[in-house]
Amino acid sequence: MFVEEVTKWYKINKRDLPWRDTKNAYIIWLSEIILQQTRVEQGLPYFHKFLERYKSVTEFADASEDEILKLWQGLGYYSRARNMHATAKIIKNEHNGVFPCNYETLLKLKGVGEYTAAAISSFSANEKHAVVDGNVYRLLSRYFGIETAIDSTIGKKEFKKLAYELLEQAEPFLYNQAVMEFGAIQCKPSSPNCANCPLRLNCYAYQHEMVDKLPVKDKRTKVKERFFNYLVVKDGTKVLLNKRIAKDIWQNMYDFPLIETAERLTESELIQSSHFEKFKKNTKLYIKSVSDEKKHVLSHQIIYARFWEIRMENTLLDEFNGVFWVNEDEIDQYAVPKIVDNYLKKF
DNA sequence: AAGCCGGGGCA
DNA sequence: TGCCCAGGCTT
Repeated sequence: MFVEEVTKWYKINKRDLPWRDTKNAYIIWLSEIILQQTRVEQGLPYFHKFLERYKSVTEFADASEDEILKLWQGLGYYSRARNMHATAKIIKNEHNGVFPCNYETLLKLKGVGEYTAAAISSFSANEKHAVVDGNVYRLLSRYFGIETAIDSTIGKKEFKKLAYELLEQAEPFLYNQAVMEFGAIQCKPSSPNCANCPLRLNCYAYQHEMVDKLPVKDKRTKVKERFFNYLVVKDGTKVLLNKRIAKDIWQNMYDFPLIETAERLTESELIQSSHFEKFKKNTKLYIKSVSDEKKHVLSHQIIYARFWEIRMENTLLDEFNGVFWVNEDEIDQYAVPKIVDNYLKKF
């Protein structure tokens, strides 16, 4: 009943999405990685950009990481781009450039977990593996009235088992697409369209007025505050850039030399701090301007950033590892995080 | 098992 | 504000 209704609804209501009319595992992989934790509308332009730039997994493998990150800029979760590059190289070198369709093989690839392996194998080869993503958790928990937390180990097992049982009676390609689309369009997180839902008579949550209580999630990410002071150092038309090599947010992307403090400092406190003393040692330095504090919210941290525009001669580069000069008109070739991009727009 | 990893849209 | 998005990796 459930499977039939969802599939029937899908055939009538599905969106026309470009990765649905192909069996090409490379194209499906591209779309699936882009869509991890990302709405279709947000990922769509990136999908087109990447597919146009890299027609095959071999072309993807031959690109530089800098170029891939630049193309990925603005989409977030940049480890996806780095992992894709590593995976593309493995497929070029160890799979003769042929993208695998097999679930077990896919699972071994970097950046491909159970969800993505199920998606690629079912969409490209109709393999019988159930997709269990945020849409599926929501739809199943509501329809079947499951109150187990979806972010617990036991919950993940329970939902996976149910998803595989449902798939047993279904056509993998069609049904996997259908459940996710149903969750995304009909059984939305907030204000789902229950009034017009073909499942409402048998939906546990709807019948028990629990739609807004399901699915249950018990971990909430705690947010850490960080205070960034970016030193935008100029010498003529040249600017200092910094490659972020540390194991931190925005790894392998670029920003400016950074003084990070655990607490919010006033401008004068920062100027008097040891960090700043170290930076201006043996140099002539003029602070041209200091920006307002910019607030940048990530899922797990809040960054308060100030941009210090500084003119400087005789910079001590070794005080900041990974720092190098670039011409102003070359900055746009480097992948930068959103907060830096916003600043550069007014540069 | 818990923490980490972006950015945007919505109520 | 808080929550969620076609999740996965590291500790």
